Amino acid sequence: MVWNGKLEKVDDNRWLISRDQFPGMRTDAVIYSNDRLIGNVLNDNSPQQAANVACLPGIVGNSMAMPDIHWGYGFPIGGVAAVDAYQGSISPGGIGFDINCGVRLIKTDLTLEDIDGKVKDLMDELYRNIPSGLGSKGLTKVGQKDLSEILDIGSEWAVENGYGWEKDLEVTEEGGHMKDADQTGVGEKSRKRGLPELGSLGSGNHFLELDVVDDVFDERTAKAYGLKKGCITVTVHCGSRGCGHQIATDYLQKMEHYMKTEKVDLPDRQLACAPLSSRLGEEYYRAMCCGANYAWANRQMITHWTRESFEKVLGDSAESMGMDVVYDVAHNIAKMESHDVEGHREDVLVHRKGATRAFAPGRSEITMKYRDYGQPVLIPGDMSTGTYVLAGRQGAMKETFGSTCHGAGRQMSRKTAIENLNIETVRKKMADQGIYLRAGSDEGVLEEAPDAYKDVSEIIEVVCNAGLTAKVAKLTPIGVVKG
DNA sequence: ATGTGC
Repeated sequence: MVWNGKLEKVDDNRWLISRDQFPGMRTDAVIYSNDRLIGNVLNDNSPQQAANVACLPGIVGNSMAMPDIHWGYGFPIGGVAAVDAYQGSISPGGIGFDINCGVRLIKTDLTLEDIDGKVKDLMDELYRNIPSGLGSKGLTKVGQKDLSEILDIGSEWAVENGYGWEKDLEVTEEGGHMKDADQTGVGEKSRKRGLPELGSLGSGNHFLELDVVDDVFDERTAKAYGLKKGCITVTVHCGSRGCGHQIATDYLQKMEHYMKTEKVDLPDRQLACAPLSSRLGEEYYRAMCCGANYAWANRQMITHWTRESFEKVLGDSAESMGMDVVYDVAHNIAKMESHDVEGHREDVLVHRKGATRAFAPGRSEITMKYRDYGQPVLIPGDMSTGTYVLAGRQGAMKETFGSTCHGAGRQMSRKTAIENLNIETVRKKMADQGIYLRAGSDEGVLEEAPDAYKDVSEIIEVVCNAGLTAKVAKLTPIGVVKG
């Protein structure tokens, strides 16, 4: 479906859907995009979803969408919406099915020369040690008691149990532990699905990527983040697996029912929400925090196995190879934060669905060693183009509740990609670019083919030109593990 | 995204 409403161009990076266009809009919707990308946006009618979000009870500031916007459940993917922490509503559709889907970057002090002739071994070892694919199960079995701790304290459980280093926690958003977690609202089914899957990558757009730091745009910040031109890095993209998916499913159902009984009038039932002050709203928020904690424990375990894989293939210790975590970001989550709204400080819940926190220098949430440089922001592109490292900027604090984009953004549906793209062509493109690909299925590769995505560089230009973030480094892939 | 389904 194509958007046929009114979209006003504000400037080279911003487009506006005015609140007077649809009844029920409480505020304007702003889409960050440029002349080239906006054509894609109009194709899937996702502007309508950005307009619908402006109807959310208690919304503060604009409904916003990042340049990687595309059609999602209720909210667009790439959507940002803040609601009043006391009067506002929380919506599972504004967070996404994969609660705390996110990206982690691990650096090394190794260069291409150090792994010469061993890239294939390294990728094969990573593929063996980190289960991936649909329905993949973790190699370590954890019990109900462990799961309870994981839902409560996230990454801290992983580090306490030997998966990684204490200092990994400082460079994970929230320290890898959402303090508001309460698992009384996490259903039996979520626990049952989560138990065997812990420590696995999953499928879809989830991946593990071996990269080389190819470009450094900001030497000073790159140095603070531990990144040097020519160094090898590992990027991990995954989430909360069936555990978070089930939490989202359970509460969407409960909230759809709530909307009917309370007669809440919204333009799309997929916008189902509940007041933060209601029992249901609070229960979902606290259960969502548990899903987020699960995802952080998951990425922390994968970090541990990544280090072990390097140790085995290269015969050196992870410490001496300098395998520190650079940062870990969540891009499907809602967070309680305080922001300046029309000149005064306000407590808000910021929904980021396919959007990344991008706090500017100085914010207390940023770990001390990065505070003067801005929060690291990790933006993966498609499997052939690699990952950008950005830093949060003041524009994000002023306009987007400290948020930016999360990736390249699809330009083709999964179905369209499978039907129209050719597996041999995709594999050849990867090989020609010198990228070793280990994937579980041809269908998975087709769904995630480079042509199914927008050009991530173009997305990055928009968020940087708009002043939300600044470029720090570009990582180019040499190996990819796909689910 | 997902034991791809009310």
